Amino acid sequence: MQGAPHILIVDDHREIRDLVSRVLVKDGFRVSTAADGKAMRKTLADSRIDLVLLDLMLPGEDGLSLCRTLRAASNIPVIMLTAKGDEIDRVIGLEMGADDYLPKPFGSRELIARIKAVLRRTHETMTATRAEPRAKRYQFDRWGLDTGARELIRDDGATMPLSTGEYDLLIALVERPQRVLSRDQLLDLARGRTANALDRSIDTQVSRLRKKLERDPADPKIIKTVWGGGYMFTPAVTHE
Amino acid sequence: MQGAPHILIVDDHREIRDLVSRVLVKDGFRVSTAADGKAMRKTLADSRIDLVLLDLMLPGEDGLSLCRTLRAASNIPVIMLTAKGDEIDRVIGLEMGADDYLPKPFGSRELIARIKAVLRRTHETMTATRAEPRAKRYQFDRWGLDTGARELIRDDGATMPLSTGEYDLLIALVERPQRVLSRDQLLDLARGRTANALDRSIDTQVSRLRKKLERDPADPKIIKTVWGGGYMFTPAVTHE
DNA sequence: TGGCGCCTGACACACTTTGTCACAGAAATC
DNA sequence: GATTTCTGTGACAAAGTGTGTCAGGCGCCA
Repeated sequence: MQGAPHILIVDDHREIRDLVSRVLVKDGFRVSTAADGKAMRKTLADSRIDLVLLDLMLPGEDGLSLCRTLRAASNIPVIMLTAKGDEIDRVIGLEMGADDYLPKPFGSRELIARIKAVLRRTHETMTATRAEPRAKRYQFDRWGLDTGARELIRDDGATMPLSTGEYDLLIALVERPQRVLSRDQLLDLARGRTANALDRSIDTQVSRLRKKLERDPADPKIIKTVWGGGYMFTPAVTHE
Repeated sequence: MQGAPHILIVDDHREIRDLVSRVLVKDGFRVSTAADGKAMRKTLADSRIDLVLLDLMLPGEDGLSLCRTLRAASNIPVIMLTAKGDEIDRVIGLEMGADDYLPKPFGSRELIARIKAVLRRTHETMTATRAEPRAKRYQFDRWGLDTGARELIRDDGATMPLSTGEYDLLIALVERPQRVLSRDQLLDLARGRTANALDRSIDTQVSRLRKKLERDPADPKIIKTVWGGGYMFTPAVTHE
């Protein structure tokens, strides 16, 4: 994990989202919020989330089933929040795959302690496993990208050396083609950090990447600029 | 065993993990923790653990069955911890393969004495009998690695001599392909010690290994550098 | 259409991280 | 105990990354 851990709060009450958000931000975490399962999935797809705080009671899909599907698809740690008086037992939450369980109302100190404990626990073991679940191959334009070998290969067989930063940025783009990604999102996805006011590092990295990928870097076809919005990876990507 | 012994504490109570952890760290041990069987297995896969402190009562899989499976797969020594009032007898724990048995509450002096005794005991027998449970053969790129003979053989039949340090580092890498390993992890896995601030020994050793493994050491394909992250062993490894 | 302000591309430069070599102390071997 | 081999440290070179600057492009408004 680079930079501050990124926490996603999933709760249908705005007041709770704002309150918890303030507490976590004050403690140095990066925070995103979602009001329901749909928003949660969107944020998970668009950011590099380190931990999910999930309310048990949600309108539509409830927290338990969300937790289960989340667990099936990834191994992002989950802390379950439940309203006081819920009949649910800690055990049920943990059986659904939650890493911890916290009954409302809870103090901010306790919340933060639990988050740090879960992060510490999963970090020790996850650094390695999550990094590359399994090697994948992507194809786009005249390029092939091998995540196992960390290599970019042109269709004539020549390998194009990529620096770590260029590689990480390219992965972030290739995994989200035909979508506008803001500089914030790219920084989060590729570097795991947030931008400060005058951050131009993504621009520089895009420029370097274009110089290696594009036939004519002055007229980019692969990574297009969305004026005022960010960048978009335009080619069709065939996966695996 | 090189460096300070690395102890893994497996207990579902955070307070106990933290308390025991502090005691052991203060006595010079290196410590990792896990809250359940799943976390335990991951840590065992990612670190070189010398001894496991295992709570008998765990949610999900209980300590006894964990101990049994642990024993089936490796010969890492285990000390069982049981809550006061447990009906279980020392004998049962030992029958499951534990090396010692310690009822809660226990004093820190007693805990440390037992750990040292078990380590001393198993160290003697392990060095005497066999270091490796069984010989394995790995294949990657154009190389074959025989852990029985501690030999690296190129596909044209020539053997490449490796020093002990190079061999240990290579094993650590080969057993975790396509995963980014930090210098800390590699130092732990290959040398059994932790890094101090300006430790560059892994870099040097990687450089030496590349000079022997890579076709072109200046453009490494097998051991790749992850800038700001560590190293990654990229080739597909066929085991045995 | 021209002017203005903001956004982006490109590049140089400072700074951090990594590669490599020489060397000295440690360890192994004889 | 002497010699050889191995390993970690320091030093310097090389590579990677982010910031600042300047030039040019884009949208907006008159």
